[in-house]
Amino acid sequence: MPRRAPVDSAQTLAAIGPIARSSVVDAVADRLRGEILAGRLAAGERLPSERELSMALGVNRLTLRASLARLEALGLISTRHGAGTIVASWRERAGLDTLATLVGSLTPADPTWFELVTSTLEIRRILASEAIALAAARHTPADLVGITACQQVLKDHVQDPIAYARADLAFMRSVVRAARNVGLELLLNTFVRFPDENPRLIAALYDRCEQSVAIYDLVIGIIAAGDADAARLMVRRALEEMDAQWMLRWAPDRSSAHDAAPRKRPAKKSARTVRGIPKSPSRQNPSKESRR
Amino acid sequence: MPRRAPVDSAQTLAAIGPIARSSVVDAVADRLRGEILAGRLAAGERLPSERELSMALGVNRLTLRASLARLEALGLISTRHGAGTIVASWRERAGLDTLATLVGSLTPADPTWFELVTSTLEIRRILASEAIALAAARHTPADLVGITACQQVLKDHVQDPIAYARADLAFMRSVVRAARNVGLELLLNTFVRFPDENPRLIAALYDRCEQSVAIYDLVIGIIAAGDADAARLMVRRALEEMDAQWMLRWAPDRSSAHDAAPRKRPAKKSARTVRGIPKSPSRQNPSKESRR
DNA sequence: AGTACTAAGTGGTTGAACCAGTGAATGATC
DNA sequence: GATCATTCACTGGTTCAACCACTTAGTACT
Repeated sequence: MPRRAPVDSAQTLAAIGPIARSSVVDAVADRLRGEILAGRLAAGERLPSERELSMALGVNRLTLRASLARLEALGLISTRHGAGTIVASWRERAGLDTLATLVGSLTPADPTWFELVTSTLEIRRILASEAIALAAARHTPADLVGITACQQVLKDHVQDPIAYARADLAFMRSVVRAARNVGLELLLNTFVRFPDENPRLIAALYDRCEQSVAIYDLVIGIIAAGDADAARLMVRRALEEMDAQWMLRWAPDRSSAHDAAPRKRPAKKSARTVRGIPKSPSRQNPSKESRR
Repeated sequence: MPRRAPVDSAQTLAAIGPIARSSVVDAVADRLRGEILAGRLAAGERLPSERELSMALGVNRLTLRASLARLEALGLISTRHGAGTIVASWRERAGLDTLATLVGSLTPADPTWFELVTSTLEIRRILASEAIALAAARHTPADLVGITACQQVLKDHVQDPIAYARADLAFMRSVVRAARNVGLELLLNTFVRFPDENPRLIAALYDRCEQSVAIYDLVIGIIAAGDADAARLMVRRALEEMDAQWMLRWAPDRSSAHDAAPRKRPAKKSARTVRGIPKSPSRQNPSKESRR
């Protein structure tokens, strides 16, 4: 039974424009997620009823429900049968994946963007140095072979930041596998989503990747050496140096555009320059806009 | 079509037993999640179509879809319009939250239980030591006040492991807040779910909590001192010692029950005893049971 | 004042139907 | 025989209207 009228040529051109529509439930979920993460829907606040909300958004109630199911799985809302749906405090409920979403929902121009990226880099430093240290302690010869193979792939992608990031993450995956800790593997998965969900950030982070190719030889050497404590320390220092350079280039220009040379500033100090995340996001709009 | 006859007094007593029925979508999601995490639904395998599966499970297709939406949000499956739904490799897709689910789906008798708990403890050590180190570097006087307050609460709950665990997590929350890193806050949220989802494990982990009360004074002192590197090292050592003792008591008895005294075994070594998680779990049941 | 009940509103579940992609079998074409 | 476009029986995605089940607040009763 033919279900769709055969494409009759007249409509084709007219339909070229708005390809961007993925699934409705995605769109609705993204929209609500954005409202929550931006603080326009404050924690504790009660959402309109599903019937109202679905009508306001112009989608079916069941579609809305599918979106809400996702948000609940992410820890952004919580629903109670008979009562209602309330916005959860994502700072106290959501998982690390939300960090990626948060960063992705902002632009470098946003004042909190730099703070979020700094936090993300800090987490990466912690996990990477720890994974390498554990890999040093627990790796087998087979692990070293796998890690070295990943390094080769990596060198082929110094041109494209996104491809390079993917290769970097594949490298880290092989390292984490050698670290013999499922939790670290799962944590890595959060970062693996970055190139897909957040290509702009990745492009900004890896724009000087050709400079860091050398570090992988160092890492492999450290792992092969087998001294966990030394590995942890060295990797930490190296990454702090790397991230500090990045931060110098991307920090919001407080003092116009000067400092281009100072590259040796101690990493610990530069980490301190970014702190103080606003306790409660803006929250001025009462979130009453009924868009249709 | 009414699905259950209105409660007409005769049935009431008979229906007293199975109160435990929460929502259907929860039950279905838990069921499928269990099948996936246990490996009975292997990664890459294709699920039956929604129509078949919903019929087999005895639920409406939309209900099934709600469950599938959750699993997709967790990274356990991936669906493609027109193609089908395939089981994702949770090791390469799921987030840290899955670790809690994994641990909770096993019993201490299971051979991999101890490995998973060891991994979890290792992650906790990493994050805790790092959070305390950053808190030492970045805390304000107000932070110290909050942290100390949490410590007071903690001392009141040495009786009940679950309550103690909650207080411990509240303490860590105040520390993480002082660390000024959103990512660490979000990571902590994963651990906050443990007491609710996994009371048995918590009971096993905190069964000697009264011995560790003293450590909090130490932590506060370290943070107040403000030396990040020293803090990181001290906390790491202290936690390794603590966890090592726990592991000695709960390790699967390879060599019967002897070694009760050896308490100084370097943590690195004892951590090495758990490694090598089976690549591909059993996979015997075709998961065809049609429950109703 | 306190209790029990009622009713309105909420999320949860269902059935049937239809929309919209996918991919392999089909068949014409070269 | 190989290649290509078409077809069509699948898959998941969305909608509709209705009902179930729970919560809450208000009301009437004691």
